[in-house]
Amino acid sequence: MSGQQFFQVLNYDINSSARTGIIKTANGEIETPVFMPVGTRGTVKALTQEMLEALDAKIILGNTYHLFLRPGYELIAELGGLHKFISWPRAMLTDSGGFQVFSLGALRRIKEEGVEFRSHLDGAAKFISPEISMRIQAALGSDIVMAFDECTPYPATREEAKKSLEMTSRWAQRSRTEFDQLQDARRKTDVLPRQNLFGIIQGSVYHDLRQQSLAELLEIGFEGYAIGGLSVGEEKSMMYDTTEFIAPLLPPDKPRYLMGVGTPEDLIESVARGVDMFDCVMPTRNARNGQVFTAHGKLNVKNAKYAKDTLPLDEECNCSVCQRYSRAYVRHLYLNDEVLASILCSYHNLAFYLDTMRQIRQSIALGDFSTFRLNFLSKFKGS
RNA sequence: GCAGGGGUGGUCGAGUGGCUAAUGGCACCGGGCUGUAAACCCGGCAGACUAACGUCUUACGUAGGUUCGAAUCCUACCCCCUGCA
Repeated sequence: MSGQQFFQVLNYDINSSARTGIIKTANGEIETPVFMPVGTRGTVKALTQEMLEALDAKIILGNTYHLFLRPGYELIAELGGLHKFISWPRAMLTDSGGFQVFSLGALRRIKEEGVEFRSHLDGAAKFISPEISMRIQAALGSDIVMAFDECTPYPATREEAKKSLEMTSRWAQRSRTEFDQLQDARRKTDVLPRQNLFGIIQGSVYHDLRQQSLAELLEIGFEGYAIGGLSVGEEKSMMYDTTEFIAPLLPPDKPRYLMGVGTPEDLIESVARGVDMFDCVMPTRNARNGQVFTAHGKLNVKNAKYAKDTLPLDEECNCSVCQRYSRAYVRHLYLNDEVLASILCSYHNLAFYLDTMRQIRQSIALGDFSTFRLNFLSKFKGS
């Protein structure tokens, strides 16, 4: 283990559980709270790595399941790992495939040993276990590795949620064991940088089950802790409630990651509840579908009312897209299925998300996060 | 000029006596998207009235006709395409 701390808290907010911090990885430092753009298949859809650097993204995601199917982790390892393969010199986090256990529904079968998937690409049978997920993620060489979990569907009865969380705990232990062995092997090479393993808390919306899940993960010990199984269809109030309950119970000296969240409001509300890290497909997926985020709320740039609108996507945004292009032009691009439409909106939406996170960090550091929170939300919703 | 074929809603194109305000595609309009099976999915799309079930009006080149009933059958006319002169 290298001498420097993986994570360090820098500032605490007085009025909430919000805090700023810094994560140090072999591929750069990450200021938290952070939003991590999702690049499932080794690309943040519609954007180049140059654009992500221009946006000042410090860490992006990749997905074990997708890269396992194509191009295969042996190939990526042979080409020098995921960073080198996609030419991304900054940090990367890889999801374990646990979300696909949830999202692929009928295409998978869950067993204690692991999960049998039928590839959504060609129907071929594939198997992922905690051990296999760890091996794949070691081959990919991501800076943050996620334990293999079962993202519990919603709704789940107490019994279902308990059974699911307990399997996730057993899988977490197996992930830890396999991960540690792989790290020993990496250390001997003296070339491959150290990776970090995060455990994932499940337990659906049941407080005591969340607590049980956390306790079992703490017993194992991880470099960071993620809250999984939220934003999967439950009421927003339940998501906030669950986060509010469990986040403050996580170790204060480890990063807290709320998986798959969320809307701009979700980010702020969850930061206030103590979360340090987020990822979500929303800014990029919605961008490709014509929805952009602005300081005054969501806007569907495909709407007819923007046909002659010469304003930028967001009047208050300083991103290079908003400095140059009009809503009318972007709308025209969408109506003609031009790829540039997706590029411009994806760029802007990530600029909006990353800028919002910068403002969050700054306001926490300056001690006026509560004011920022109120102002942002009233403006964002008041449109 | 003769012989065939054809004219359907923004568009392309089904339908060939009642179940047709008219399948479907596209276009257009709107909504949704939260660890990406997603540049995707859902809904609307003649007009008027109604909170709504719904009611009424106008519609399948034009004008007539047959029929209880026509986009569908008949007659005339207009226009388009193909072949032959």
